Amino acid sequence: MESRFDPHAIEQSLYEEWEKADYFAPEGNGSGYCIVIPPPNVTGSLHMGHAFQHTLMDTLIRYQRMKGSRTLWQMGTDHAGISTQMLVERQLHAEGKNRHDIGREAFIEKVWEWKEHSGNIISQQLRRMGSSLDWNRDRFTLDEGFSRAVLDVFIRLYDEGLIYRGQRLVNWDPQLGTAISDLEVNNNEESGHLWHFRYPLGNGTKTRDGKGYLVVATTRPETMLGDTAVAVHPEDERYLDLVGQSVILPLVDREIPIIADTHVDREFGTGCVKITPAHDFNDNQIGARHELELINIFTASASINENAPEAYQGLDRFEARKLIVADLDTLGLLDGVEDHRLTVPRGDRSDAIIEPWLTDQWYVKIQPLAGPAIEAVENGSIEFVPKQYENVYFSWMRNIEDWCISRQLWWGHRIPAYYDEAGNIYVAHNETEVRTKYGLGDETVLTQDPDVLDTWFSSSLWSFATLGWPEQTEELSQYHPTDVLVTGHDIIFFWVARMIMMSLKFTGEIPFRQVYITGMVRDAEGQKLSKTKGNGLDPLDLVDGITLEDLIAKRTTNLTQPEMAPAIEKAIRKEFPNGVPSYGTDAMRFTYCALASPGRNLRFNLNRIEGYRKFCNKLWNAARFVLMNCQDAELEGEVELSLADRWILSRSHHLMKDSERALNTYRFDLYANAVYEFAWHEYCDWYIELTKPVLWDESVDPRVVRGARQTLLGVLDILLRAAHPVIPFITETIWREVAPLLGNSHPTIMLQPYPQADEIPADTDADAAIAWLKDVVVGVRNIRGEANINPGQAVNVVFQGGSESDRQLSASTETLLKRLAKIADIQWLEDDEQPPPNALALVGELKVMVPLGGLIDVQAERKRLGKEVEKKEQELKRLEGKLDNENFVAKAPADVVAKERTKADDARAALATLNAQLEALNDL
RNA sequence: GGGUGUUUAGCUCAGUUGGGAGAGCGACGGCCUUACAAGCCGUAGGUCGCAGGUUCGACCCCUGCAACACCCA
Repeated sequence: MESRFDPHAIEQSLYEEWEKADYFAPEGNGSGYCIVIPPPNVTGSLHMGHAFQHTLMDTLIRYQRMKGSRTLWQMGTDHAGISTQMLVERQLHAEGKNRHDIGREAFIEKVWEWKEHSGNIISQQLRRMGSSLDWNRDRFTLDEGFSRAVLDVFIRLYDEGLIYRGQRLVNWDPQLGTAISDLEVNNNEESGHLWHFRYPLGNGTKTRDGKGYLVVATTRPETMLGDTAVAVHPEDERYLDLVGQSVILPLVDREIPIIADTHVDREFGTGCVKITPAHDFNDNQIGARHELELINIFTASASINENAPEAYQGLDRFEARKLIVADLDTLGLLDGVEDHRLTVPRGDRSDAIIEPWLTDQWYVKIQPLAGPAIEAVENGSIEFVPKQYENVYFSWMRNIEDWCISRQLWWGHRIPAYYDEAGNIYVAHNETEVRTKYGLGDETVLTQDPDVLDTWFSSSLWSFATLGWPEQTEELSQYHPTDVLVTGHDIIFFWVARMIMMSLKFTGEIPFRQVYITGMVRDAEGQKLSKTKGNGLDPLDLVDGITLEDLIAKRTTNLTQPEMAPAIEKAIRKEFPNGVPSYGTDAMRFTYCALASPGRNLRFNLNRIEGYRKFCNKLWNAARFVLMNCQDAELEGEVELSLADRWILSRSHHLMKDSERALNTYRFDLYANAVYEFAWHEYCDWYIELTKPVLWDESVDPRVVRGARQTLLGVLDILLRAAHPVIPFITETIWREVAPLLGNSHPTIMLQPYPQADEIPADTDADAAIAWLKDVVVGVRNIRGEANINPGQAVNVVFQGGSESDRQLSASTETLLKRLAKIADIQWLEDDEQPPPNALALVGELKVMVPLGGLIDVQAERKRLGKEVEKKEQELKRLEGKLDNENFVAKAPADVVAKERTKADDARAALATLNAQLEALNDL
């Protein structure tokens, strides 16, 4: 083995080997355990958030596989309708074409080509991260079987009256030319203006204060072309007498009524509101109440259509806005303009401002599906971890609105609906089936709906359609409901809720028993990662490293807002002045686990991953030590376990207990910490050091030496297995060297049993003995450290006081003590003997003394002791304060009081000894 | 406006029935001790956001406030 751990030397070939050997496939007769991967967008690439979630999933999967479960991590991707289509359209655009130029069929073919090309990026990334996905069962939302499931679901819902077609206002993305759902709209507060317009009253009517007009305020002047009323509050005395009268809509010259509606906010602006039922969700409801006409003034690309005066037709909405304001100003009808903060709806893909627009769309009637889905969480069938996310789920589900599932795109599942010339709707898998189902003759001309379904509609079937539904496959019966869904809170509505609804509806089962909601990955400043901000990292850049220049190039090309480039570059130069070093996959995975505290976002900080890379190296070198000392040694024969051997076994018992508890409760952070703490601070810092005097002393009983060797190997084996779920590559590599020495010829650690705590003996005697030994060693080391005694310089130590057990422990650990604290000689004094001038450490009642002997400066020792005295005094003061409190003694549990008394007695005794020591030093 | 979460050492974060404030990184001092200088040994550093309350006792439970983040309207 090399003296440094080099992840690149092992990772890729190991993964290939695992995959070739089919270790990722479910195996054995254990109980089923299944996680479905939240399908990544097939044409995208994975970011740090994915890497985080996949690390957690893979950790669970590898853990369960080692526990003997028949484990399936279901792989798959989705087609990501809008974003994929956008991407390919952008490519076409670069060639000076658009999708209509080449036609639907050719366009879709191009998207498939792009999918083939880019799909590899994702699978490569997943492989590099060590994800033990079952690639053989890879699914895609547009593959044949899955598409069949999507159509089946659509048709069944339609036939049951749970899908309907309706004309209503939708969120229209004029840039992409499609409807999108409420969830795909981001409402941001932005600065804009509030324009005040004068609408002249009809028939010479005057307001109470004698004006011939009403003033209405709007943030979107262009919509006035579609106004069909002005509304006031029914109790607003200023306008009471005007209700029922009319105004003349300027520029359009349409007479529109003044109506009264309680929805109007009297305090806002003048209390008069223009009503545009075809272009505003609120106005639409008011319009419905008052049976107002809906006048649509926009084309699909949000320019002004033929329903508006000719002067504005063909203008883009924002050009029209300018012209309308100018024209009203010219007419003396612009009453004023003020700066205004307003909520602007933007499409989450295109970032274009969304227009409420009147179209025919398909909807899922959601109430009947939501009921059982709410109940499943209420009655605990499905559990969210952390629990508080259940409230997020409930609040959305209880106010849920019908789901708009049609998209005016080409890339996706085409809606299986056909229209005759009269516009009647027929729904079935294909035209032939339609004719049979509805008894239509050949004379009826049918055309299929050109639109496709929302990608989330297909994703909502993910838990069961990936397992073969609608076929009643064996996978379905074995793995559904799946065990846990691991995902971020941002898609609880988009996906989690919809999967629950669909799964209950179509399989009668919940899709998963638990939903583990991960935190979101942020950058070192706590900022959300986004392409626009250019602060996202490709996980592979952490694994392989990337130079500063390459990172800048990567983050500043293909920006949606190229003008951001200089700012992004500056930020990168500040955060990563030397680029990103290569850390390897294991270090990255360990970091993600260690940072995965529940309900908390994680700021990705290079310091942490740096630390865990060092951890990997530490583990690597510990293994080197073990192998160097065991490889050519005689391991067979009679064995005697030493105190240290029993102690480290006992510690491994606790390691396994802690690890299992942590993993079973999704405390990946505690799991990582348990592994780290054990490996570094127990196995390396103490146990390996404790074996050295045994291994390197030829006079030691060979049975004891064998005990040490076997324990070194055996506990390393336990540690490697314990850690394998999070750091698969390094553990596999080391294990392959270690296992043969233990007589284990299996080819992989992946399929070894996870160590069980109850199979490893806990040993309280050994725990106590080594705790004592550590106290003595640390006591001597403190003295050495404070006195700046050269580590190479051996010291003598004198023991005095203490109990019989101290004497026994000192005898049984003498060689260990001598080595670990670099002690030349240990001498015991009787209580009445006078010790030489010394530096003192206390271990309980045992005095551990290092004779000054010219090594230690009296002044320095006095200072050190002074600090010890001060600490003890503070402790004693606190304890006595407590014990002097009658209420404490009377009301606190007896065992607590007794404990505090003992502590106080100990502190008093220690203080007396320390003070006596100080005096002795003063006499020098 | 309603809701959720966060606030602990310089930084990133643990703190599991309320009973001695912890880790990693960083800082400082000393060491190339034959697994590891990507290492070893030691040291310093915190009024646990603020103000009340419950309790013998509060980082932990309750109330209010503040700041930050996110969700919904």
